Amino acid sequence: MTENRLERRKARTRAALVRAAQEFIANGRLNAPILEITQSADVGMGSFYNHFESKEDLFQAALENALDTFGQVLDDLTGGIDDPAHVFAQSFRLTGRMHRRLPELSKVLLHNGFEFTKSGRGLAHRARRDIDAALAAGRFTVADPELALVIAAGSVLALGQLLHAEPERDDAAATDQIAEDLLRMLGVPADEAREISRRPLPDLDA
Amino acid sequence: MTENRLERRKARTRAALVRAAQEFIANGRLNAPILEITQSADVGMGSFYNHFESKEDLFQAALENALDTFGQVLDDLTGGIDDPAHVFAQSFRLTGRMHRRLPELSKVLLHNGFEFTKSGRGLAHRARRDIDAALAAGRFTVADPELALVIAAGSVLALGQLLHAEPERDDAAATDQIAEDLLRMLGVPADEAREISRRPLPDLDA
DNA sequence: ATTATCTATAGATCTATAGATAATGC
DNA sequence: ATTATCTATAGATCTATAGATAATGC
Repeated sequence: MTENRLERRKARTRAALVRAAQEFIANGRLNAPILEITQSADVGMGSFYNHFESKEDLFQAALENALDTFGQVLDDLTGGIDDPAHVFAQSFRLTGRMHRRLPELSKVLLHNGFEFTKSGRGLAHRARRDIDAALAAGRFTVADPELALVIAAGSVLALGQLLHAEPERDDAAATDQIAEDLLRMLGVPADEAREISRRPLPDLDA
Repeated sequence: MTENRLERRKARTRAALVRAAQEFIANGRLNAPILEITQSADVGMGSFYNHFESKEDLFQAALENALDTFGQVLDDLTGGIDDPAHVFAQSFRLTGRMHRRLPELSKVLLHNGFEFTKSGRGLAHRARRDIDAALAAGRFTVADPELALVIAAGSVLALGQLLHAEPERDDAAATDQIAEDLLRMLGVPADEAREISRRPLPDLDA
């Protein structure tokens, strides 16, 4: 908060546009006219171009913002854990629960498919870091960490698709089952994989 | 070929539009003007509306066509195999190789994310059928076939993303490693999982 | 004679900006 | 005095169709 009031107002306008854009992305309305987006953000049409060069530019910013925000939450909620296999499992289980708890964020990710996995930031980067740590600690024995990341990232996205398509399904049970399957695949003994993926979780509302 | 020449010409025009649309989807150009698509298909603007109500209608048809075509290829190339674990692995390995061999088809799938997994047709439906058969035969022991499908479908899509992002990477090696990991996860013993995922494959060019 | 296609374009829609207004800094 | 925002709109772009042309059926 070192900025002055003018810059804070500017930041608020930008944030309103980003938040509105995330809603449009979540609803798959990627072709919505800029005017509609600015109206939804309660911002004048002309202000749009003070902040973004084009609609694509805005959507890009909206996606990166969503990724950074959720990644930060995950780091906060796994900060005190020593066992890297536990960190990985807990991050996966929290991300699985995110699909229903934060449906807009979830749909932003799903609608952007895998674009985001290659960006150095965000969830993929964090998951890779956790997998590497677990390999170094001898907790995982999988052959190639990058391919392990591919399977984990693909699974968490496809799981989101399933949870939105079948609202009746128990999201925690499905998520934890997949976490257990992945841990086994990564080299954790079956009984331990089951135990780790059933541990109590911190609250996502933090 | 029971149709007359008029209907065959009509079908050709429609097919040209579908093929052009698949190229546009593959290149992420979902907002391209209809005129550009018809020009790329070498078809008059007005003919578009003889076949499709809107651009979305065309893109939907293009996606379903791509899925049906490749699914048919997979069925043909796994037709003679008795062991359902082998069928599953071979389908996965062929699909992984499809990303580089048929990059446009691959990108059509990636750009549409997971929309297609819920449609009853196409790849997801076939994979589910194979998993169920392997469970019934006692070859797989995974807890929930639907969640196994989630992991397999997510993995094959994320793998495609990786193979396009890293053109240097050996696609066959990456695909087969993931196939092996998935087989283990599904309950196949480690040594057998490795052997099944290294067997010779039929040629995708058929 | 019938059907599909093509060319040309009216009207609808959207983008990007000019110029006016409002808020803040100093 | 400066900066951000707002309203209003010119001009660009796109969609959907009308009417003309070409291909096929009978």
